[in-house]
Amino acid sequence: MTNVRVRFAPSPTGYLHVGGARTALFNWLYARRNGGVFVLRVEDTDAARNTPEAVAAIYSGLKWLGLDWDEGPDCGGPHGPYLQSERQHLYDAALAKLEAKGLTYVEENGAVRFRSPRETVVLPDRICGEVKIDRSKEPDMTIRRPDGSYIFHFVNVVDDIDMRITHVIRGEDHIFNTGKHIELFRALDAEPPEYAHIPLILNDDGSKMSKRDQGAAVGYYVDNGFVPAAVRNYLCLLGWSPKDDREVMALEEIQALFDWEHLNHSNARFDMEKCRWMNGEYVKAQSAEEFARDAEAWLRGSASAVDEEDPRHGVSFRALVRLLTGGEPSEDEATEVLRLKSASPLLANPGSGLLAGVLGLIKPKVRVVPEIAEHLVMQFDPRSPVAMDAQAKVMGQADAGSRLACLAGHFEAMVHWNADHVQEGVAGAAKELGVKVGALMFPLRVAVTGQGHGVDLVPLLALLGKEETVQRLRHRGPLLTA
RNA sequence: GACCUCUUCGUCUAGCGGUUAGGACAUCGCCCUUUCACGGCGAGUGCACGGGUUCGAUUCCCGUAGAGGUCGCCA
Repeated sequence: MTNVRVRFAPSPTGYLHVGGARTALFNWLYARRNGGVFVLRVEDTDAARNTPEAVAAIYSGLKWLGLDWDEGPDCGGPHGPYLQSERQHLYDAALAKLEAKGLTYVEENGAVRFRSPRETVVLPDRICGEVKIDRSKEPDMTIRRPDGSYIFHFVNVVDDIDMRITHVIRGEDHIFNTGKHIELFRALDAEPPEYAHIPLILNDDGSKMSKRDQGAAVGYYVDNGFVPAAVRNYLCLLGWSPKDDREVMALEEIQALFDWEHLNHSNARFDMEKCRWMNGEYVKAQSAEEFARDAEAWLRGSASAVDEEDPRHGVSFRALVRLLTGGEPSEDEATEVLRLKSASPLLANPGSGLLAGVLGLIKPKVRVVPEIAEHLVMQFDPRSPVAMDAQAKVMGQADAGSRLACLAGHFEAMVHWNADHVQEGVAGAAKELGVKVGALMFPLRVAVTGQGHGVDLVPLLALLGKEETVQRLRHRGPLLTA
């Protein structure tokens, strides 16, 4: 197979669908695997929907996923232009060729139709096998509208011929169109390319993924701070398999194995839980700096998206983000910032390294960046309420009140404050009380954070500082055991 | 409705005539642990159904059912 040339040919609808993204990914993988060329062609024949923003969404989505193209509207190439809206002359020429052969006729209103041979088209599909498409009873397809604009089937084929496309890898929803397309290839004296119709990606309930569904657009993953390589990796696993137990795979590994044999034949449901798990695997592999960069970007963007209904965007959260990132608070946030500062010695004088410290603590706990919001509010807003179940558990313990008071006393007596000193304080209290250190940890956690779960406790206390820790203990301890 | 494709745990998948049907996500349990996690170990749940072919079918063939797709002067 020499000179493999594949293409991704989206129409600009304003967003990049994950199904489309996976189609692009598979085309890209096939090209890269075979030393071929990956062409991006924008099918913007529908003038109403064709906006620069919609085209930009395609570029940014593909780039975010790490896909690059060798020929395309932005970078040009030997078979351009790559915007269908600029290729009218080529379509006119191709139409003239069909007209010359007597293969077209004009409707009363001016629409042009292609005279179908009305035969059964045999499609040798690399994935579906030999598919027979009976075209004998189908009406002639329209190839040009009365206003002179051309129909998808026609421009698609003319472009594939002109751009020397050798393999068409596209969604299975196109399989019937291929009958029409092969007719056109033949009418234009061109050899049809090889076809591979890949199964579709469905929602978790088996329905078709549409724009409205969460996660249907690549933008969703961008906005929610997903790691591009993780989403890409997960997408590869939908309809493709290395045929062994590998799942977390480098792109190079996937590329090296990418061939028809490894492609599935059945539709796959998108499992957001597993996608998030996959993202978590990539987060674990990230450096603290990489994670902090993604997290901070998300925090800044998220704090701008005011939505009081969503606790992630409530005013407390936004104020907290302003404090930590140094962003400019709005009026209501500024008030909240003052409240936070008066409630928290730590936040009253946040050090420059506080955000990095906070994110370092949270990183091991999250699979996807937005999960940091919950941790942020729960652990770093001293006013956050005590979780009922955690409180019940603490109250069930004997002497919880005096133990917490004892802990506070030992902490207060510390001259210096770091993780080792926190350990020392807890150990001292444990010794005095005659209990194991482990018996103190849970009540301590609940008293300080109000939660039964959260980030690693000792480093958290070290980060919070002595004053904040003691204040929370003194304040919340009695409430817990009253 | 017609036509096309598909059918292994809830989900993604391995399996290409003989396997205790493997892995992953999710769920549950245990262990590890100074807390929370991570991690480790383990459990449960699956070959859609009915016929063939065969010494033997998850695997091959034919039906049935189910799911998805397509039937545009959208792409």
